[in-house]
Amino acid sequence: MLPGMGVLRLRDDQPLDLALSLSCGQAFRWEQREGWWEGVVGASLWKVRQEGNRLTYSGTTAPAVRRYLALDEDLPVILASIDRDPVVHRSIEACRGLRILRQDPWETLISFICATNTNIPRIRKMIASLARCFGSRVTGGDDSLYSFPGPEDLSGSCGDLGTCRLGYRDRYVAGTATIVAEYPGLLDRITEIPFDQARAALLSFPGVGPKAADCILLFGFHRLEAFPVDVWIRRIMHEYYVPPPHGTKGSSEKEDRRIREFGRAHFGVYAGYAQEYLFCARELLGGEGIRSPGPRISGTPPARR
DNA sequence: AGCCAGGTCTGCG
DNA sequence: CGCAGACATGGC
Repeated sequence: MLPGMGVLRLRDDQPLDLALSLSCGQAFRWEQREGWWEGVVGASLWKVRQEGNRLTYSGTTAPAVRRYLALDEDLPVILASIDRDPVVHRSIEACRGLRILRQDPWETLISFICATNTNIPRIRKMIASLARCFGSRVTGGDDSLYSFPGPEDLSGSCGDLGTCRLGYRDRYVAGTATIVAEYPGLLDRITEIPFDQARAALLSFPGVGPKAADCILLFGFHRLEAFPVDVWIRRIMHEYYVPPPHGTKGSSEKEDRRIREFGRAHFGVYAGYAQEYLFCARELLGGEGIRSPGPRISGTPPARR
């Protein structure tokens, strides 16, 4: 065994799907390389791999892994709690072991500002670009790895976010970073206040709307009652839970609030887990109006002019 | 090529 | 309020 490497035994009654948890779109900095999942957490490079109920890691400690992966949380109890209809039931069967991570609030805040109106592959690139341009070199990896930059590193005056190709989101990132840099402890306070107040506080940041706020609450503050409504969840909910209003486009903020409140009422205090299982099973659930990626057409490369 | 993406903000009526 | 457009960029 290499130095700095540890092994952690998962309890048989506490399932984990490491790969799914790291790749489902709640975190953007994990990559699978040579059988290991590698990601920068805080100031160091973590490597993690799962073989059955055996978790091997380096660059961190067992308590830190347990905390990050929320292994202290009773997943079967949570899944039993949200298992209230056949649709979410299918999602649970497909994605069992998916856990909501405990990620850094600041990094999650910026990540989901970047996550608006784009796709997951590009979000990953934007976050990687921010780290490369403004982060610090990370211990334990090669010199291409960087920690996520702090608020001061991204605040307005330190500018030149333009090189990170964030599009119009760059001013939101800079604006939010400036506020957080100016009020140290602001995010810490958000962890302590009631859900609705925390949500309102997040909504006051530039670039954070209802959907981003709920993602940040769920993934960054581990507020499991948050129910983010994005384009996929809207489709799924309209398909299976709340019929879209007649005649309209069905994608207004009012409609999203309706869906969010339904989700919270229908799934209960762990609505966020239900949301994430539905999101991760979105292709499986694809029905009317849900465009699935579909099978790749192979063997007929497009004509090269 | 063109539609769409883990939406938000702004400026109207 | 509530709604329509704009918005930078790139994945597919």
